[in-house]
Amino acid sequence: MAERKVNTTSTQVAKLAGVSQSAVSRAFTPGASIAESTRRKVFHAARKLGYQPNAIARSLSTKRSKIIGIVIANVTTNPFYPEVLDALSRRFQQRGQRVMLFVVTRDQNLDDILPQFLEYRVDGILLTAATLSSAMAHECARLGVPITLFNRSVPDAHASSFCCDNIEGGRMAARLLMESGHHQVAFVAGSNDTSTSLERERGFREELKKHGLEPCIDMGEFSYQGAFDAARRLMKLPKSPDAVFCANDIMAIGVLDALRHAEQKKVPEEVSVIGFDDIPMAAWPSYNLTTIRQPIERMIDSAVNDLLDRINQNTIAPKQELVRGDLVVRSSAKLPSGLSSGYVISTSETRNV
Amino acid sequence: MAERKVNTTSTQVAKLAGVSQSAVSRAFTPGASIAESTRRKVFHAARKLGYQPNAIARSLSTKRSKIIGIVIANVTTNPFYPEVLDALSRRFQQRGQRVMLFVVTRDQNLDDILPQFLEYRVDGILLTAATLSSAMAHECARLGVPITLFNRSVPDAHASSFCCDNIEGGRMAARLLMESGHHQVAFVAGSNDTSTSLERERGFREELKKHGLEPCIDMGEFSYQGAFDAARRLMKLPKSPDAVFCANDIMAIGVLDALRHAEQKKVPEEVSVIGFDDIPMAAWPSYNLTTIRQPIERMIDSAVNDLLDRINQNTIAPKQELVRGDLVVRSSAKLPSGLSSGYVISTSETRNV
DNA sequence: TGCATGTTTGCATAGGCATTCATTATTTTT
DNA sequence: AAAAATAATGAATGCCTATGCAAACATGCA
Repeated sequence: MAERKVNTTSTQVAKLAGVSQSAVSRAFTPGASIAESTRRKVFHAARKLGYQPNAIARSLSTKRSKIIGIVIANVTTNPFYPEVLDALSRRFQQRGQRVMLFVVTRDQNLDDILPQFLEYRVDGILLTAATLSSAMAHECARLGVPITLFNRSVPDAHASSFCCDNIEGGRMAARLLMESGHHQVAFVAGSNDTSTSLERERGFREELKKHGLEPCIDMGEFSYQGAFDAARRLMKLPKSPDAVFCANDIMAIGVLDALRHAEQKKVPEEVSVIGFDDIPMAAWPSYNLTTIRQPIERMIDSAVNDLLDRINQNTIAPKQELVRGDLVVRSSAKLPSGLSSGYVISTSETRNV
Repeated sequence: MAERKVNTTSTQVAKLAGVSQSAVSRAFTPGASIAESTRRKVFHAARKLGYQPNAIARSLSTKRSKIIGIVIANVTTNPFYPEVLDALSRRFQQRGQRVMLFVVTRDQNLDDILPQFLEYRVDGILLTAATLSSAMAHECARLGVPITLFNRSVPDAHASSFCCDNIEGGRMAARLLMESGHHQVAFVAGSNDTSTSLERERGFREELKKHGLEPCIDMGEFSYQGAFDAARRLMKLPKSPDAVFCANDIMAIGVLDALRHAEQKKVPEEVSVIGFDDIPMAAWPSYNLTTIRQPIERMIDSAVNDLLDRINQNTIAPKQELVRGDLVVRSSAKLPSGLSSGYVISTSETRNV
């Protein structure tokens, strides 16, 4: 084991500056009671010695690590999540928090991960596309570490949750398809243990029912390839669908490719396709995907604010928030009369549940 | 500011178990000198109190944080980097290291970021798609914090670097295009301050020169849209190219889309397109991109091993390693006779420079 | 039984910073 | 100019764990 070189300490800076160690500490603490002149002396000495305050020692002393634990899944399979990670990282950075990251698979159990966060005394935990066991939720609550879920509904009153209004999203997709006169519709699900997929399906179903229709369902495993295969199965059905709604964009793209390249179907003339998320790729000319946009920035803002608020004031109760998505009309689904591609039907609003 | 609830400490566990605090510490330290019977007593008491060792205090005491700082850029614009992040995160996790993450933009200056890592006394730093000022490299060397660059060549003897052999990759692309009889070739660059783009261009140029050709160059800014626009400009040239090599896959895909959807060109019949990276999308039926594969897993393995080795033994000198890529032949580029789609020309090997 | 090894154990301290408390310097008030 | 209030300072202590050291204990062997 190599010896780590010794870093300059506040005491050494103090000696050089001719002040006490306390003064050095105060010089680096915004709002501390210290004369401007001594602060300058301290900074001067600090610079000379290449002093970096030791955040580890500070954390031990203040009992705040200024670290947020983030768990993220699907980062390689769904371009939506890199967007989320990017936005999260920036927000926390802006707010003076560091990020400790775990990349997991969708089905990975977090009960081994979260304790590692707890060992490092993270100030809060944000879970993306990952679910929380209620035992862990309790444990974190007991230790006073707030948890916020992003894009998963909450299993427990101990955590906050920020989601897109998936049910309404499903309804919007169904409405569009009904208005443009489809008769045989399908839903490509992600997986049956994921609230996003289940809720989108539910809203979709509900709305179709009003028109006396029932979707046929296939499973796309939240992946391009899974959806590609699902589309091929769907087209082999006796009554093959004239519209497919997918639980997310990456699957919608898989379906589109399957329809065009493996099934020789014209989209949207023969089959309409709708996705969910509005990832950047959805706007690419090859796809031009009609989809439900999740307002990432707004959702992230809310989630980050909530988590930081609860860190700073532990009396704040966790909350569940639903954010409405927007229907982004492009050209992968037949247009109802009166609607043109490029139109965004914005119903964005936020509501508490 | 909310009071953080007090966690159980080793002293409390000690009291309950009827041993000293040292014993508790030893019980949680693999390889420490402690009787199995007392270890059991300790674990029992620890479990009863819900004790989590405090990694912050441990870090302060051992002067090792077990944290690796990772900086990653392009995470939303290039699917290659989510793959890299995923692989990195898993590797470090396996090796018992946590990851502190910063997501940055390509041009963001790291001189504000790295000091934050240093404050937290990270054990090592890994930079992906980001460049390092030589001042910072020195600072880290002074403090004994090893740095490893991934996919950027090293500006300084103080850091290690792990790259794909970009020059050879460029040559491979050129060779393929020459063998299949192209006469007017173009290169879509990423940016002129990035070693990857410059080196790929250089190898491409070198090999073309042997055939008396010179590529015309345009700039795609490492993005889908940038490359889309570049392709349109290229096709407007008096001598429009019959082959385009792109500095990465996401740009190749942008070029493909531009050619097919905006320029009505057949690919590969009228124009061949070659990318670099072999991101998952490259294999999608819509694109079927011929490309140079970067062997991510192998590169990451080497990079992680190197960094951890240098952390554990600070006498090890930083090294620069080049890993050969493989030419993955699909159908976005005309095939030379004797070669069929699906073929992978593997020249993979690693060499030190 | 007695001595030499080897193993366990606890005490005491270090690690770097923040913070309380008591003290001193400075400013404001009258 | 004195009194009162405020600001700035340093000494001492706490945060929690790891570890060097010496003492206590256990084991093997003669």
